[in-house]
Amino acid sequence: MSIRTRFAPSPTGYLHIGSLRTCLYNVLLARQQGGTFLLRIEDTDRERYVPGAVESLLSTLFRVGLAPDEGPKLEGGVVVQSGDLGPYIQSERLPLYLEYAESLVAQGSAYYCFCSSERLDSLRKQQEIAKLPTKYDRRCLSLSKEETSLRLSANEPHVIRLRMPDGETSFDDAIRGQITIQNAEIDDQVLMKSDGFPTYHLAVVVDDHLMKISHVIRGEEWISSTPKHVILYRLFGWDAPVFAHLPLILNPDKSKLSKRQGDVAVEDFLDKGYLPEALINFVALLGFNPKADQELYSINELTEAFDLSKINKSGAVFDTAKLDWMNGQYIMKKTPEELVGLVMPFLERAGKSVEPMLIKRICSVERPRMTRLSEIVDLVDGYRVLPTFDPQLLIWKKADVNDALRSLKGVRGHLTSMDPKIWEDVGLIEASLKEYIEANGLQNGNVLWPMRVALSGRSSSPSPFELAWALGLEETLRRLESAVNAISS
RNA sequence: GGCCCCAUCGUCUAAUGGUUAGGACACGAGCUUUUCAAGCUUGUAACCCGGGUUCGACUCCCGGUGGGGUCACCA
Repeated sequence: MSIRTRFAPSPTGYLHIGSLRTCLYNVLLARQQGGTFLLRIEDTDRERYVPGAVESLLSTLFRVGLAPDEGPKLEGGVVVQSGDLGPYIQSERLPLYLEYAESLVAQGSAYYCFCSSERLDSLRKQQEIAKLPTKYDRRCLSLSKEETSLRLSANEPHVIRLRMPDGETSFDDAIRGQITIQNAEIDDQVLMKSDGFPTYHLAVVVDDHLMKISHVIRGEEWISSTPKHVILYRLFGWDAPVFAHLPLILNPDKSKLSKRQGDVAVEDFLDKGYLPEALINFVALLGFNPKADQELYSINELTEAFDLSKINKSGAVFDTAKLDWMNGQYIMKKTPEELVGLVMPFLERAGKSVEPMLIKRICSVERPRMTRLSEIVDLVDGYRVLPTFDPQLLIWKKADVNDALRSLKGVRGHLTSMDPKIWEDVGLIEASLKEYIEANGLQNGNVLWPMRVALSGRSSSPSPFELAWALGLEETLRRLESAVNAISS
């Protein structure tokens, strides 16, 4: 039997970080087993319809490298669908759900219900006051066939409800083992809503079956709904897929990760300059760890190591400090050229146009201490315009004003006298300056500290050689000059 | 509240009856160094509690406690 997994989000306008992990695990399993990963859009709630949400979802999935093998994709900004088992957008499959719901009615496993939401609400309130379980009282179950068809033909608003069978229902979760629940605990679920749309419970079962899904990997919040789905599979006479319920991703206070307590949208993280591979790596390790002593995994390594049975059962707090570290690791692994490409969109968005050569040099010099790509926006400023700083900063801790002045002038003189060719390579600049220091019996710190401050205006920065290289001869001399002036006055 | 799930350093986790309970992030110290970052070395820090089972429990069982999820014509 071939493995088919699916990611089935509702289009909310952004991709939740938890959904990213769910999606990832589905992709990993499918790829590892040579199966198919498909995407299905669960847009059966018309009230939550968000224009453009599907497009945005597809583009995000593409950006993080999790585009589906089958289902909707973006072509030239337009949503198209590929695959033989479509459509893959539930709102385009409405007649299908009705048909299956009616077949359940025909076999006596479901029934029409005409109760208004007002009645349902007040029923619920009464039950709450009486401290009873809030369940539908099955009033419409006892309607006669005649009355039902009469009210149906009068176009009275109605839903189709599942008639929950007696007994108990179990399923074998790939992560948690067997889970059993008494059917009496479960309400008579609405299958078809009065607006003609199916509920999640009906749609997910019908579609997973029709789309030949072998593994349903989804969040833990679905555990309590799974028995409903298992019952539907049984009623339809279908084999249920393997279920795997992932532990929740948590806020620092251990509640389910939510918007209120920080960013949860993958798009937000991307916009802040997190790399897709870092996000994937990080999220993959929330609840799963293939080896004891490795933190950095490429998606291929993850694919190879993925194992449903190794997934944790308990929730994992989303710790951005570790994400930052990981992102820095991935940035360090980029070549300066790659980094330029990644950083450009951030500069464009900030409305900053910078000469390509300068960007490349900044990237190459600042890379070791960047944790997010967006930092480039502020970084660039310091190279274009010297930040204002206290001239006292120019004086090294083991030296005085005169030392600083001497050093600055000395460096300026030396650089002016050098073959401009050294500016092609940081190494040459460094070698040349160190030679100068050595030849004149000077101390590194005494020369290099004032130089750093003169070039960066900061007390911590890349090395003065890198600074000079990035700035270029002309700007370097200009900054040395202005430092000399600042300190002499 | 009913039902369901879960429980190792602050956080992410390893360990599948016998380890000085390991690694990573964060934090502290040191080395390196012209600063910062990186890197290397290193320190602080955990088995929720109580009963069993066993020669022996972080590991298995039961109970408690704690946390979470879910109880819609939302997914």
